[in-house]
Amino acid sequence: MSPQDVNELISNLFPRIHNPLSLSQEIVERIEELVRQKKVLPGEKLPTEAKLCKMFGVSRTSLREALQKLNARGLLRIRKGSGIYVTDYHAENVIKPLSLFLELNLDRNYLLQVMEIRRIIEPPVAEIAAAKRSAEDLSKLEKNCNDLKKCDPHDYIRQGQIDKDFHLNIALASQNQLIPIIVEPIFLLMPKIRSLVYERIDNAKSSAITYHDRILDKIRNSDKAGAARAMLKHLQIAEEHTFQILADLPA
Amino acid sequence: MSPQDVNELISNLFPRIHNPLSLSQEIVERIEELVRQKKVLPGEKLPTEAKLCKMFGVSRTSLREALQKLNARGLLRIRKGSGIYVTDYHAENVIKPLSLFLELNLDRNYLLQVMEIRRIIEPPVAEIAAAKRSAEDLSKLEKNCNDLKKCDPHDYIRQGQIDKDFHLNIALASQNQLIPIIVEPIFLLMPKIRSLVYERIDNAKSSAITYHDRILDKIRNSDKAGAARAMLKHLQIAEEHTFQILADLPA
DNA sequence: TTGCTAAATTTGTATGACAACTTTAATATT
DNA sequence: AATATTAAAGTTGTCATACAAATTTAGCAA
Repeated sequence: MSPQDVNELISNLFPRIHNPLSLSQEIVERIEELVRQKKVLPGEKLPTEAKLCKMFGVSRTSLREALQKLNARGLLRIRKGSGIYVTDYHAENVIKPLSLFLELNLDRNYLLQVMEIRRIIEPPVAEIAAAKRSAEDLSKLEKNCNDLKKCDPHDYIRQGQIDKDFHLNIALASQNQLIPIIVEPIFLLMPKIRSLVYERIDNAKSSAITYHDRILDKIRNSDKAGAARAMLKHLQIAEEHTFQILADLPA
Repeated sequence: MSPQDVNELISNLFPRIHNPLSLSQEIVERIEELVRQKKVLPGEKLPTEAKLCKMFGVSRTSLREALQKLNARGLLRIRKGSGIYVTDYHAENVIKPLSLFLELNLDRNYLLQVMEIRRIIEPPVAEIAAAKRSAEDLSKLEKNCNDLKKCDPHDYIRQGQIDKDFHLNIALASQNQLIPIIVEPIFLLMPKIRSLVYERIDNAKSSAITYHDRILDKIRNSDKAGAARAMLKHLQIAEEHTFQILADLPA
């Protein structure tokens, strides 16, 4: 039996006591649990750092690192000179990570997957928007369509942004708060791609104008099936444009 | 002219220099930018804390709080005694916040929105799964269906989990990596609700078994339209069950 | 070359101090 | 009495230093 084997045997009998969590991480999880169980509520003020240190029995260093972690994740807000507050957990805290994920992982393969998701989600969302849109939603969409028409034909970046806003406004018009959370990160990458399309494909803008108008018209008339159809067609054409760009682009 | 007016005038001329960002937050954004621009890549080791302190010209306290924030958000991994490493940005970092968001905000209203999203996404996902599923996907689904049949009829929690896994496996079978990211947080809340349904609605389990089998069958036979139809029907029935529960439940 | 040991390196935690900001309490003014 | 103003107290932000705990590196021995 080799010395290594002996060591292994001993370490199996007496498994190492190692606290896998640092103190600060332990505190993070304790406070997070309080938030999850709603034992502390948004707006509520937590005890001061000094008091929390005493309660947890840790130094201010460890406590602060824990608080900063929770702050970074959007669960706490720390106001200098004032105190530590529980925050509402905003949609922002979901949108930012999803955006970052897409931004860091976006390649040809992911782009295909993004387009597939858009094809799945956006037509039925347009359908719901046609059923539930408010007057305010309509006027926002109308303004957006006008903006696109008026936009300087060479300002490709702006065109990409207006395009993005059109689709986001439809998501908002669905009156389902979860839908924007899911699609907004996807739309955030659109301007980058769309402005390339607008720059290099001649009829891209006129196609977008035509279809945006058509979709808006269906939504205005509460034509649910029509809105879904128009959106799907619009996405299919936009995908073709995107493929043309991709073919030209370097690996 | 009152002293206040004078003060105001002066403060307009010489607007206060106030760094709205704390030092640690400033560092967070600097490092985050390096990651976004891929100037540092996953796996790469950053300089040691001591060196970073010198480079940024801040104390170790401020630097560490920044590193801990980035660690909490999943961009860095810090290994005691070893160093600071850039991580690749896992789907986990998206799924966790979305799950927390749903958990904290879930009420009757949100539940309706969750059901609406499922109705939008899952039928076309089943359709794609029918087209793209691997042999391995099929066997996982088959095992899952058997598990549900064999499951102790009174173990409502387990039934809820098996149910969740069935739907998640279909999402995975779509071969689109973004779909599980979106639906997994939604499915994570299912067991809580489903186990109530299984407990209180007599034919809930038999209905689930019937439809899971039917969906699996369509996916096995690559019957795209059939898979989508079966999934939609399944969801509609499950929704009815959920509504019956909701009617009984206290506000 | 391999395995062990010791030293050096590096992150984790604790403490004390002061700065910067906010809140509260006391004071002065009208 | 009500309202500003000011001062004091309270609270978070940052710095410096020290040591603990884990890992890595280098040196030594078989």
